[in-house]
Amino acid sequence: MTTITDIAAALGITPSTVSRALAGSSRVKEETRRAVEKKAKEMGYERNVVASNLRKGASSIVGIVVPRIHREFFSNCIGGAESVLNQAGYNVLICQTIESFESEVKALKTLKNYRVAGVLLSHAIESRSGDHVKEILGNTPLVQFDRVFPDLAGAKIVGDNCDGAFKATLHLIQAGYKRIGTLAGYMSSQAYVERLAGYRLALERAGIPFDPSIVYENTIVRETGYEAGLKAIEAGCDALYSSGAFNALGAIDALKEKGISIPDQFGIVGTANEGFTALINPSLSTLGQHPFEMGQAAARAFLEGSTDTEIIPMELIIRESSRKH
Amino acid sequence: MTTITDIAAALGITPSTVSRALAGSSRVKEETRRAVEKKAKEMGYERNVVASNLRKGASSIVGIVVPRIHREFFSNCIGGAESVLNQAGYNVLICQTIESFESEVKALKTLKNYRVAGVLLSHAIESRSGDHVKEILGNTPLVQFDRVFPDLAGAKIVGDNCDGAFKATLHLIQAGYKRIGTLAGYMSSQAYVERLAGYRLALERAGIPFDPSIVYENTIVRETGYEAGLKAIEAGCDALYSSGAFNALGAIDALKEKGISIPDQFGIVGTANEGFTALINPSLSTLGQHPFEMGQAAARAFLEGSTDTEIIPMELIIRESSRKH
DNA sequence: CTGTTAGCGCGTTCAA
DNA sequence: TTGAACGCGCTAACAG
Repeated sequence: MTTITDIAAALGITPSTVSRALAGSSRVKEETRRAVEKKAKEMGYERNVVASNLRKGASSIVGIVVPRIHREFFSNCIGGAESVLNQAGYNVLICQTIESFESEVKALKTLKNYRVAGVLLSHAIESRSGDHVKEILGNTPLVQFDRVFPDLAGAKIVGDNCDGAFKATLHLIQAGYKRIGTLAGYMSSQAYVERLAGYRLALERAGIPFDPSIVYENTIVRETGYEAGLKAIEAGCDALYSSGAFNALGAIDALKEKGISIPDQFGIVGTANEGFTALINPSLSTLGQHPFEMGQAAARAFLEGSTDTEIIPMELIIRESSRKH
Repeated sequence: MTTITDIAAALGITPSTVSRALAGSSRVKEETRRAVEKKAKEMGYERNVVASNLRKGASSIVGIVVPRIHREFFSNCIGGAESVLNQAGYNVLICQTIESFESEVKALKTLKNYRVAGVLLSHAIESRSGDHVKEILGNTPLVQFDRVFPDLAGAKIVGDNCDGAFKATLHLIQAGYKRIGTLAGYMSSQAYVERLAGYRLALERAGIPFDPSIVYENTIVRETGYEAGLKAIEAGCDALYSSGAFNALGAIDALKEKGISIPDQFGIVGTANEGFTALINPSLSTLGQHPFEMGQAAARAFLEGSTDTEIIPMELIIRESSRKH
């Protein structure tokens, strides 16, 4: 590996001048600059950013911490963030927590050890507060996205869960469904709490009384969605707003099993526009979360040094499962 | 940020000793070590890995270059690689090329500039050879995965495309289908060439003549799969081995449109176990590629300094679309 | 416009 | 067992 010292030696000048020339400083003769650049290319020089960063006390790396890299939602967030950060000259160091608090702590420490320029973080499900983050990261810029702790200072990028659920439920009401239940997820997670609130708000606006007996909590996966679907049928529901996609799929399983036709007899809207939702039969109406845009927004918040909370709208995508004739 | 110098000062010893103590060197008194460790914790010391790496001329970062982070296949590869590398004390710096050759060159240069410990690379579709890699990376360890150039030295992790396609086609033959076509993808990509070879081999073994007129090339996406599906029906096919998942989906569209029942009248097997394949109706038989395992294998090859080519088997997952009664 | 000097934080000589 | 000195490669302050 050639260094600026090598180039300097070859040219009979000092490393400082080479450094300045390569940095595009105006305080270097045009002729010298050209000579340096030529020599650098000739010798295959590439700047050692590790040394550069150490000297400058700065870093061109942004850390991203997510529960699971390969989850559709998060990989899209990462993709969006990377595209923005890369354009701005940053690179991304990625850590996954596999939903473990301990791993989250470890990841944050690692990133701090690299003295990263900033951290984009979506919390592990095990994390119950943001205290550890403040303690580990200190003054390293932080942007939380999707799963955020409101008490933790700094920028936050979140989906508009409440409004989304509101729109989805309203859509079901307007389509003519009468008794609308909900698959409500886990109340330990802010996002699900908000979705339930949106659902409730829509009912309220329409003058429909809220009935806790058709709120099916802790139903996230296909199996629990299926069970909740059976209960909803039993309870006389003719529609469901589901806080997820896979649980909605389970509910559809239950409806098919009972020979209930979708969307004629029963309407359903899910959340999180997973790829499969458009491909199943009937295709599932869903609230799209725009993860790529969330990642971009998080990256931009970091670049701009924002400390605001940015709310990314959710988009209601109406497909067959709620298109009542 | 506290440094080893701060700790040394607080303890009235020298940074050298602190460094040794923290590194677990045997050449330091047990008592001193404990004092250092206590003080370090007390002062919230975290090693500056940038400085450490610079000094050691080594790096604890492994670069990963993929076409698109958020593509299901690649995000799984990354997830697998990260889990293995993280366990071994490495972190991953991720770059996406968006299939552009220019971006691939830029990504490799960036990683070289970070003096990463190694690079795991899956080529952009635009790349036509591995010459640029050798030139940029020099002696930095390289592991290619999925999309590889055979002429490029170093470890390679690839799916067993030929064997997979062979198994898929054989399965269709054994299920009793008589005229089996194929959606063959792009012949500029090694993976598709191998899949076609496997398809052909299975026919050969069964004594079925290879018929180029029912090989539908350049059909990757749903739309082209649909068109090819129509042609296959026209050509009297009663089965298709498809080199992808989305093109198979398109073919199913065509079959449904024509009222041809799957799997009774027509069988189909796809490739790449995308999430949706299990969820559509009929569920799609498919060749699973194990991307998570490929990522793990790539990481392990790097850790072990292997230069072998490792072939990851593909798994035939039989679902409704080829389960002839 | 260029050279000199110094040091980012750490780890590794060598000497004591 | 510890300290002193040095340097990884780069950049920045200060001279000249």
